Amino acid sequence: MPSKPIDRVRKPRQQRALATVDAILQATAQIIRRDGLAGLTTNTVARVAGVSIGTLYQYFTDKEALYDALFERADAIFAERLGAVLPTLHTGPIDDAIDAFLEATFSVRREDPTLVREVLRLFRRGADSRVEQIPSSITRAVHALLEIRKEELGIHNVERAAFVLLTATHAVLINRIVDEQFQIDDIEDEVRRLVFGYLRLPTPPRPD
Amino acid sequence: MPSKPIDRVRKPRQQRALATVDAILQATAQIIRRDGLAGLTTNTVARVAGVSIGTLYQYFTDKEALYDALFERADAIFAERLGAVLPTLHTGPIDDAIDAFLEATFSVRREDPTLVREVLRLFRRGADSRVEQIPSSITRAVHALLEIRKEELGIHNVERAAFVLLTATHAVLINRIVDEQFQIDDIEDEVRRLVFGYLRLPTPPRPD
DNA sequence: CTACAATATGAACATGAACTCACATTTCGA
DNA sequence: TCGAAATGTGAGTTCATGTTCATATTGTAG
Repeated sequence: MPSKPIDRVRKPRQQRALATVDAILQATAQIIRRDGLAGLTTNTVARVAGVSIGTLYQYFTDKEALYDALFERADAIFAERLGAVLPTLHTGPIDDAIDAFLEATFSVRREDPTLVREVLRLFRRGADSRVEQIPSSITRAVHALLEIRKEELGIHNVERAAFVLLTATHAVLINRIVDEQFQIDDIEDEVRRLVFGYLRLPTPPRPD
Repeated sequence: MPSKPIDRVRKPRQQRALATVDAILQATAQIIRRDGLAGLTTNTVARVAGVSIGTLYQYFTDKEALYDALFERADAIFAERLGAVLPTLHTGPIDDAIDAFLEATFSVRREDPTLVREVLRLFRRGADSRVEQIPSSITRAVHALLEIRKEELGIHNVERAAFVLLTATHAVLINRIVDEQFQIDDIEDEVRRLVFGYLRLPTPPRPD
């Protein structure tokens, strides 16, 4: 059973249609990157993608479906990158585990920071029927790390520690994108200090 | 020279008008509190305030002027609360200074957290011609504290440290409002741990 | 080659929200 | 009391944007 059963949307079967869908998603990403979510309108997406508005609605039920697609892609990237690190966390020095984690986070963010910021903002939705949260894959990964090492780290409440670490880390990284007076490298160093400080560990020299 | 010279807006002279303006602002706050900024429409504000839409536009140039008023009020409260603490920071143990600061921050946030969150979000604006920042009064106060004690705290870059501390602290406080699985008290404790940890100080027992 | 399915089009429609304006009502000083 | 200033009204205008649909074009199987 597909997740969206009663869909009036068309599924691309020909190469041409696949290219169209890709163009639409590219345009969506580009617009979000440039103007943020506020600047995203379906008509603009269609124009930038070089297709008609009608075509857009052949493949996406509504505007939300547009950035939902970006969601899933972003979350998948996070999951993959962090998942690759996870197996190495069970053994070895705790510093290395944390650093591996942070490096994975940094690397994802460095690639397309503005888009990532906007997509992450989407995850945080306020008020009615909406949930404010950081993507499930990241949350799960951090939970896993803390759970494995909680005695060693002196953590009593894994949920809370994960919440604090994730929220603080991502907020600092996200906000620096706008506040461009700071260099990425410097901010990443600060995040390391913040994380290791919170965990009451000496901040190791930067790897790599 | 007033800050908004060419204003077609009316200034309330009679008691009746003052009450009207107040009702409008109350309604604005209430709606933001309940539905967030997205749910704020001028027509709704007028209806909730019990005045006509025309009346609203007698006293406010546009929608933005509505929440600008809330801005200034919120910023004034922050400034007052933090300003009261500032003079005590020059002397005495550094822990007390930081704690006084944190308590001031917490107290403001406890009063009307949802409204504060939404108002703070307004301060953070993305993209073109917009600036993402934390209210000037708070930023100034933190700068002041760090500047005074920077040798003692081993801080090299005051700007950066202030940025990290403010961003992280407020992000954790703001996000917990939605993620209601956590108690305010617990989250405040975590923020203290985060701040003292970042500054490489032992977290003192909670005051009061 | 032909017929049918897949794909593409964009004018038109529907909605909602910011804002205006010509007019009505209330207040208050002279 | 009376008139002008202050205040209040809400239907209507304007505009932007999400979405639909009748129709046209293109691809492909037989």
